[in-house]
Amino acid sequence: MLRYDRKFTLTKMKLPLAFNYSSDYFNIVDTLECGQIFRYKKLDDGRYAVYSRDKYAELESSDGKVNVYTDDKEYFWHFFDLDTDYAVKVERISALSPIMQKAADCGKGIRILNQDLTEMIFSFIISANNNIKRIQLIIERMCEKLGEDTAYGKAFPTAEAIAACPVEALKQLGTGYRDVYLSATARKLMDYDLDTLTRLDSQDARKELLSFKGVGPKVADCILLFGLRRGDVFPVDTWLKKVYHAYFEQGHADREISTYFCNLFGGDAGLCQQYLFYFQRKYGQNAPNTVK
DNA sequence: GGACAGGTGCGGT
DNA sequence: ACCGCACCTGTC
Repeated sequence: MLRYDRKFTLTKMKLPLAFNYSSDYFNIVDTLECGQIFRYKKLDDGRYAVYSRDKYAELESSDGKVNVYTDDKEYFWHFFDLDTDYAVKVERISALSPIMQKAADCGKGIRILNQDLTEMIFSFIISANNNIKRIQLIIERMCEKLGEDTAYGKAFPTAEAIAACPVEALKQLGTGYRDVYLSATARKLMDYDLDTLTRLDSQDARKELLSFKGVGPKVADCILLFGLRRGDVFPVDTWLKKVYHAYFEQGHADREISTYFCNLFGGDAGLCQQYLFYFQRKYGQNAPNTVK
């Protein structure tokens, strides 16, 4: 009796359409290019591929909807934060000031993703003093070398895999001087319960994260915002400094800028940071999209 | 060719 | 606590 044996299929399985969602407040490019995620790419057919942990999805925009193709509907429904009403947030933030109205209008398609904590820790250690293109390249190489096989490519490496990797091999991925940071933090995570972070408030979790090698104030805030879903933090990088000086105040240290925005925006601080960051990258002085 | 890029660690005040 | 500086690597 003949039986189809999937071991011998050469092409990967076609992804099913898991769900679609109104694109009023869910824009693929806005969400992927606002600095929160590095593991994505535009495919030849125009779709966007998104990787998270050992999961994979493809996205396309069509007829006022975002179509999400994946084998794991529940994971990516949560990943794209689709139970949150962004219309309410955009309206509230837009009412704050003319600049916030512009920024929110520019980034209203952004959704703050529910990403994996460990993945955020290592990704943002790599991001320090680095540019997006190179960050993506390093992460891709790291997944290729240290990640487990999945049906649709490599998974993001576990802390164990990074800890077990010789520092010299980490450097060969292009991590530069961050090699020792990745190694030290990976080894620290071997006997560290990340669940303790979820029980702490943002301030205390931040202090804890600052004890990780390669995690400074900016990276800690990114981990809090993207890995621990703390909306009440405001990561300050070079772009937000430009925003601060252009539209708010002049000449303060980074942490004072962060405190200023946290006091101004409260629980919406993280989302406001994404709107302002994206706005500045898109339209600000020396915006990468406008410089050839 | 130096300045800069989603900064951080470290040593000196 | 608060500076100033070095630092991998790629790009403009």
